[in-house]
Amino acid sequence: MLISALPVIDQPARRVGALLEHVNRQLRQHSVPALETLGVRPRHVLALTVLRDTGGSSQADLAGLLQMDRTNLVGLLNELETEGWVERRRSPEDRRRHLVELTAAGGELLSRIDFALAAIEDHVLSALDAAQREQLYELLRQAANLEAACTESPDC
Amino acid sequence: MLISALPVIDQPARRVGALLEHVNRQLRQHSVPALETLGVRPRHVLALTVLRDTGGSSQADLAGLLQMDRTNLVGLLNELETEGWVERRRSPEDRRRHLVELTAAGGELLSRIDFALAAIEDHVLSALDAAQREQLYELLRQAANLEAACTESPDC
DNA sequence: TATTGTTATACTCTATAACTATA
DNA sequence: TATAGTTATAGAGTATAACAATA
Repeated sequence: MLISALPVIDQPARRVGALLEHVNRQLRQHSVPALETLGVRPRHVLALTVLRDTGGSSQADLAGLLQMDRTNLVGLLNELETEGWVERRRSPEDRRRHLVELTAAGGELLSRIDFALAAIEDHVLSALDAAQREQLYELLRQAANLEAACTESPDC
Repeated sequence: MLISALPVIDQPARRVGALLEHVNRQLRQHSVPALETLGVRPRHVLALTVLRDTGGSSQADLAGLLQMDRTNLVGLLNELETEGWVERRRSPEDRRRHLVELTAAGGELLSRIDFALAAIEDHVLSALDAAQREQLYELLRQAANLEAACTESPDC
């Protein structure tokens, strides 16, 4: 299986990295000001979304899902907790752990965020029709591979 | 055309923003160490690539294409110029402008970068087959809309 | 001894204001 | 007056080391 790992010289694979970065940046530039009016930054949105999808998580697990350092998550959660959007409480089973959960107010905020971001995506991705956007979503979801943790090799 | 701009409540559009961020971050985490062995960071790669594709550009135009502030481009170009990968020279027509061009050494470096990044994409996007990757590339290219500048409204 | 949350700290990336030289 | 390049600087995001509490 060595050959499949070698790039084909005649027809080089077209890298998606630069494009991914470009579209992501464009989306961010439009989203940040809109999110600012709601009192949040992109990182907050990701954290709230994961907490809704998982129904609550420890800080270490949450940091893993967000792909961010657990030390930086502390301040982020402080901000969310101050605003009353999340709650921290000690785990009864393991008193080292903080169980973080979305509050009702946090859920309502997230709905407003979803609404605002959907409108922005509609604008930024206007070059794609509905079917293409659905296709893009499916490809990215499959590529992200969120369910299956990379267990094959240690450096994954 | 107002209706098409409204989100459908019953079947909410599935946002690609979070997925885009996730895959982009995963790609970055693998790329940065590989690029470090070649002496560059992601920003350098984007700049070198644009300079190759455009055949040279002024700093202001380059900043626009890279979607970065022109003030931050100065230091980036200083690094690239010190290593001999790009050249700056005054424009004869407009002596305010610096024409930036890729050198032969810069082109060779970019080839090595392309090779390394292709291998990394091959690994990170292993959940997608060749046809799907091609599809993803085309969708992102269309979404990026690099050729057509957004001229409809002033806030684009 | 290892893990969870925490603090302090440094380093990178990004954004803003002000300067110069040219137009 | 406006634009291109530059500098200085402040803010946000990120990564590392060390500590207390708990397992």
